[in-house]
Amino acid sequence: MKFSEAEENYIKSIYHLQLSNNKVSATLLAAAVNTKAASVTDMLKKLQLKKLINYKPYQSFTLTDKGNKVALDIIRKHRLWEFFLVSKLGFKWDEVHAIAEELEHISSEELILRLDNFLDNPSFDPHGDPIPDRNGKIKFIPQKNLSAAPLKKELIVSSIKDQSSEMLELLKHYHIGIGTKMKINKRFDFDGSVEIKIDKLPVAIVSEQMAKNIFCKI
Amino acid sequence: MKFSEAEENYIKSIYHLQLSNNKVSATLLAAAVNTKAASVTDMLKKLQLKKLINYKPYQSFTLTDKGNKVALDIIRKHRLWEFFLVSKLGFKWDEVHAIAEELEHISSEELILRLDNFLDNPSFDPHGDPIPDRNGKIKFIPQKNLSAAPLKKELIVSSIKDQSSEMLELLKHYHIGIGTKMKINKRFDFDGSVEIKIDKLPVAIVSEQMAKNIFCKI
DNA sequence: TAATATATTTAGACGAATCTAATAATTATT
DNA sequence: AATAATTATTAGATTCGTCTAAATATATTA
Ligand SMILES: [Mn+2]
Ligand SMILES: [Mn+2]
Ligand SMILES: [Mn+2]
Ligand SMILES: [Mn+2]
Repeated sequence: MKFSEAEENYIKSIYHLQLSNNKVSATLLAAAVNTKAASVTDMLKKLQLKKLINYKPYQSFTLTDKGNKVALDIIRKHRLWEFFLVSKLGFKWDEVHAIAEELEHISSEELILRLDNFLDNPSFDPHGDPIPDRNGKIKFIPQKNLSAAPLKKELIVSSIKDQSSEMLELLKHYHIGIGTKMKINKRFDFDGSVEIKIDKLPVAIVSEQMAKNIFCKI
Repeated sequence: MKFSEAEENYIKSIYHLQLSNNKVSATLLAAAVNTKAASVTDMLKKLQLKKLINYKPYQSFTLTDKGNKVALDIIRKHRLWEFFLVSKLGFKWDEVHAIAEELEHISSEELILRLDNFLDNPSFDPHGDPIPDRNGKIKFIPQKNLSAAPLKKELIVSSIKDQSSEMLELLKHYHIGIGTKMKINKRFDFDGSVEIKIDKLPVAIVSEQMAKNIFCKI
């Protein structure tokens, strides 16, 4: 079954919201797809008709199994394209999101299969997020953010939650990227800030807000 | 200025029709974009408002300079993507058109710049059609079809006009592709058919219809 | 629990792109 | 030049995705 670009964007956003906020509201979804709540309601009815979501008016909604599969398929495409853009075309990891947002809607199955192969079947995108395989299976990595990870242990940055350009700017300033190795020296209770040590760099302190968005393999 | 996918498809089709049929009619255009003449009329008005075509009701229309630039930009994207699909992903030349038809609408300038570079700035797509450079400049090759090319001279197939799957099937059967070397032995006046000789293959006869669609460097 | 605040849905409209059927203009043919 | 055939345009709908404003349901809190 084929879906419109709008439908795909809604589905994908519901998936993401479900992961982080587990209760998905019309208002949250509206913000995610950059539209108004009224438009969301309209779309929810369509998605329900197509059996992509479970939805009763005035109640929060969830993806059906079918909806979940569709979401994973779009996310797979999005992340494979991001990987392509960074690894083959030399884009920086903070430049690829908007382009992948378009590319993810190209419909050819065969294209994605071949792209996946061309890229040597990567498991993680440039932001450290897992790329679902063609069956929607995701390679799960146990990870903890800097507010939860253990002290004095070698950590490897594995993904960044908030991928806004503001966040990515700050990361660049700290010389932090996917794969960066660091140790946590100390956590400060007063403001939740965290002192970290990266290889040859002087110690640095990151805010709690930032720490919560930086995930590491443990 | 950004254009919708529909607008881009119309513009591109007008460009192509202008090249081959030089008088572009609403009916022809309707067939090319797979729609009805009434819809074409509606779109023509929009394109005129955006100064992409010269159009007076009931008269035939042409692209403006601006329209021409837009067309060349889309064609550039289409052909670069086709080149990518064949050279990097291993698609056959008869499998890429439909996919490029979608990819050509991805909007990022930077993406195309980098793709072009990644592909080593190719001048011709897998069907032998020239790829406009970023300024819309096209590398022109003098070529003649098999109904017009000289006899007994070494010819190199440089492009195929009709790129329907039927045509491409037939070409495969004859072992003819871009770059194939051949000589014309004889042309038959009765039906316009042409006897050709390809390197190690036995002589073969192609129909006039086919001959007119196979272009060679001379 | 009743009042208030917040979130969601409906009603009604709009722009884009399409369609069919009817009409009008152009072109070709007697 | 008049008629017939062809082609193009308009009129009126439809579908999709969106909007604002009004109405309604749910959640909060006094
Ligand atoms: Mn998208
Ligand atoms: Mn990503
Ligand atoms: Mn297209
Ligand atoms: Mn081509």
